[in-house]
Amino acid sequence: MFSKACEYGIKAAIFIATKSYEDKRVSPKEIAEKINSPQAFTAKILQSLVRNDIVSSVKGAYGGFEIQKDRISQVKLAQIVKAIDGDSIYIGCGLGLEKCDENHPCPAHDKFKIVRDELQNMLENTTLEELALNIKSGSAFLKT
Amino acid sequence: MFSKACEYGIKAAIFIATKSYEDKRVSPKEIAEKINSPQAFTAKILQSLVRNDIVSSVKGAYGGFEIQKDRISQVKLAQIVKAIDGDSIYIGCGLGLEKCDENHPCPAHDKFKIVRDELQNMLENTTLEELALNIKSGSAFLKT
DNA sequence: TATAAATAGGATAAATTTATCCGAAATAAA
DNA sequence: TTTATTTCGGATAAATTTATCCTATTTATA
Ligand code: FES
Ligand code: FES
Repeated sequence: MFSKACEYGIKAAIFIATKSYEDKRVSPKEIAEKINSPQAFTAKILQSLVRNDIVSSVKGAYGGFEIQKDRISQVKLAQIVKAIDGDSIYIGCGLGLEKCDENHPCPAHDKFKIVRDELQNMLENTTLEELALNIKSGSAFLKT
Repeated sequence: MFSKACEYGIKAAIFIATKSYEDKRVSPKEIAEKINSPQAFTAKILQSLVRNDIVSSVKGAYGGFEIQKDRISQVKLAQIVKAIDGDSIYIGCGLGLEKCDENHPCPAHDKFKIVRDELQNMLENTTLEELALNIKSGSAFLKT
């Protein structure tokens, strides 16, 4: 469904959010440990989350990654996916035609559209906040 | 969503079905032209469709790929996807946890599950027949 | 039986994604 | 101001996916 990069990005953002509730910044090292991902690769993905204003970073000693507390409920899963995987999942054709076009549809267009619209809807209506709360409450996990 | 190989496989199967209605066998060359795919790679994918009993092949002169007419309505999109991409799309975790497990869910499990189940449902209830008919009727396309 | 036509399949190459490494730049604290 | 710490970003490598090439095998027909 999503690329590895995107999976790491989502999980990293969720972990950063849980820590930000406690006013703590986190390093790529700690993030990679907690979400079970390769550290250097994760650091790269964090950079693109920063460039896309999904998380913020503070350089230097005592720095790290964080998310402003009042932003956690504003960030949608869709933003993270779009930042990392682009929007092909939304506008691309399920069978690989140049683009998904009602006027020149692939044979599975109507079927795909329903599923894809639901996916898009889900991503746009799911906030980092609710995902992070699932972690904080102990009812969901970021690894294994 | 699907791999390139899977997209090609689905489109190839649809094209073979349309030709099989006219009792015609088709070559990888013709298939690749009609679905706009690399020929040799498409030939490889056709081999796995044959191994998975989705299409049948006839070697030698006047041979080619075909689907028994009465099987076209039996073949589900799900079989093709499973043959080529495996079942990770059905049983895998959307955030990349080892496996999707109600008892050890990722923070997005409940949200993903809804979309994934709908995708699975769609794939299992969509037949090659209806897709091929969309092509025959001219209301859908396999390339550009 | 010989020939031509067609799929099967192994070996290899190109492209993309995933992953690692290392030095540069920034920053807080001593 | 110096030092230690930390993110940034470019270069590179490994792994996977996508794509190509060539030969073997099969089969219908002449
Ligand atoms: S044209 Fe293929 S999904 Fe819309
Ligand atoms: S555990 Fe992640 S989708 Fe089910």
